[in-house]
Amino acid sequence: MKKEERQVTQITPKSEDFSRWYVDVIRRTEMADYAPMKGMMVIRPYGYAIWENIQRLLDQRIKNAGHVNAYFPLFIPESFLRKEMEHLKGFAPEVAWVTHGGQEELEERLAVRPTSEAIIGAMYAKWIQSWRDLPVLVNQWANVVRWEKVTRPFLRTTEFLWQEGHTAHETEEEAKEETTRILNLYREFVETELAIPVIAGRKTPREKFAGALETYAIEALMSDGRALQMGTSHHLGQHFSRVFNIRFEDRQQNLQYVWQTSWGVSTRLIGALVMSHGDDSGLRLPPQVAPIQVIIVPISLGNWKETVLPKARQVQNRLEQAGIRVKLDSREEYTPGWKFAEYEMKGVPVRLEIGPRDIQLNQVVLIRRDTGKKINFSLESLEEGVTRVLASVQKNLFDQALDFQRANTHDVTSYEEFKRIIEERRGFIRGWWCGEEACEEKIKEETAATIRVIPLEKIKEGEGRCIYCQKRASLFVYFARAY
RNA sequence: CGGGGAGUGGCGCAGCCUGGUUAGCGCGCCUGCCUUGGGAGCAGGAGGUCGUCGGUUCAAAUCCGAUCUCCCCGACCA
Repeated sequence: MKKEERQVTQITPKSEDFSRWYVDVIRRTEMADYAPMKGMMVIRPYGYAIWENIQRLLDQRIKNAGHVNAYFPLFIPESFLRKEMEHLKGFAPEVAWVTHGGQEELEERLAVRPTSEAIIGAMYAKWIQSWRDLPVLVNQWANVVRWEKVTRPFLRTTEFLWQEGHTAHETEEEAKEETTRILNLYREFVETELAIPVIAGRKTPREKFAGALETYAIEALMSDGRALQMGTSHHLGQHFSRVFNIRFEDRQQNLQYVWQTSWGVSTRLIGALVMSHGDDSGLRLPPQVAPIQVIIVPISLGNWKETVLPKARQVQNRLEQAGIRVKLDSREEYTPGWKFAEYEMKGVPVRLEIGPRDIQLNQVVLIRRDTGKKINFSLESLEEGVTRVLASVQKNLFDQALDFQRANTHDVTSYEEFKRIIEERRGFIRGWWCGEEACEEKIKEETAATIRVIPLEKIKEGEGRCIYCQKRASLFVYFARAY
């Protein structure tokens, strides 16, 4: 039975092989496909529609926070990247270079942007002269290229889509505030719209962005127990303003370097949606970002085209009027059962079935993707009812993911315990850390786990003993094996 | 980049070890009939220079070499 089912869905069960399950889901649902070049993928319409929803919702939040969008060039002169050495060192191994224009060799190679701090810094130097020009709060939606050695659809591809915010401020305080403001914006966005609970915190120096003073991140736990970085927010200090000479005259007529931040989230979020919420039947999309929120499947019996179909169209219209993304699948060449399975795989949050029986009873049958629960639903209160269920699915997906995260977060005091849990259960492991990079490094070597974040919220007061070296430690941190 | 595995119609695979008629199977696809409340059934049909390039051979999906791509495990990253 199980074998048959697999043959039908053609999705490897999650428990059998998580990686295959992940790729199967992405390909069967037509979110993405491999391109013929190494590490590259095509985001297909269904996947891109999710991205468009993410873009729309996040863009609104970014704008509400006072930012404006702009677009900077894809190419960055090598000399620009070389200005900030730490930045260059961090990205050099994965930069793609343009060396020729047509047949002509270029005098200076151009980097295909791995990120845009350098080119944006160069431009800000021209635009900023006075404290009155500050703050500069700019965001761009773009593609970037990083020549990664190991790739995975959505999680790590050679080219990916993202937004990158780049701000410049008068004071360090202000820049710091911006960094945490964006971190919170990201957290709220991911938890609200993607229904994925995250841990917000600071990165250790080892894990921080190349060129940043401090990096903050939100981390989520995927359903296989591995962590995924969902977004980052960097306090850049004056590293870039000093090398790009971004100066302004302050209120006391002193020449000062600006304080900067940068921050981004990428199409990786789509991978996170799959891995956080998906099950053996495929995707389970949060209604907020689902391309189709409600699928209507007419039950094709007898003279259904005269009876059922018009009713289904009415339902469709009413839901559209109510601002719900609804689709009616009236194709004759597929049976209702086939459609049920298909839209379950695609993660559509709510399915409405309408058949002759329902018309008699002035109802529809509503099935939730998150629970599989079936309810008969009066047509009287269709819009309010569906809206309520969509909200409930959104909340339930978050609650389920939060339960999972909590059930898979373990506090440890000894390294033995740490190793045992990372082997047997994975998940987040919390423990004291002395702050020494050596301990962090050793733990990584021996267990493949890294410090994901030093959480913003104090979890434990006082001090403890570093789980590795047993020295006094004041940092209570999150470890995990990460993607 | 190191170690391992794989590439055969759209998808999943068999065949390869031991070279030899016309390269099979399931799903999908097309046509017709019939069906339709959880991936229907029957009949007929289309579709493959076996990842690519080269070599060995009378003969290569099969043996050898190179190369590209994917997957898994490690070192680097959103």
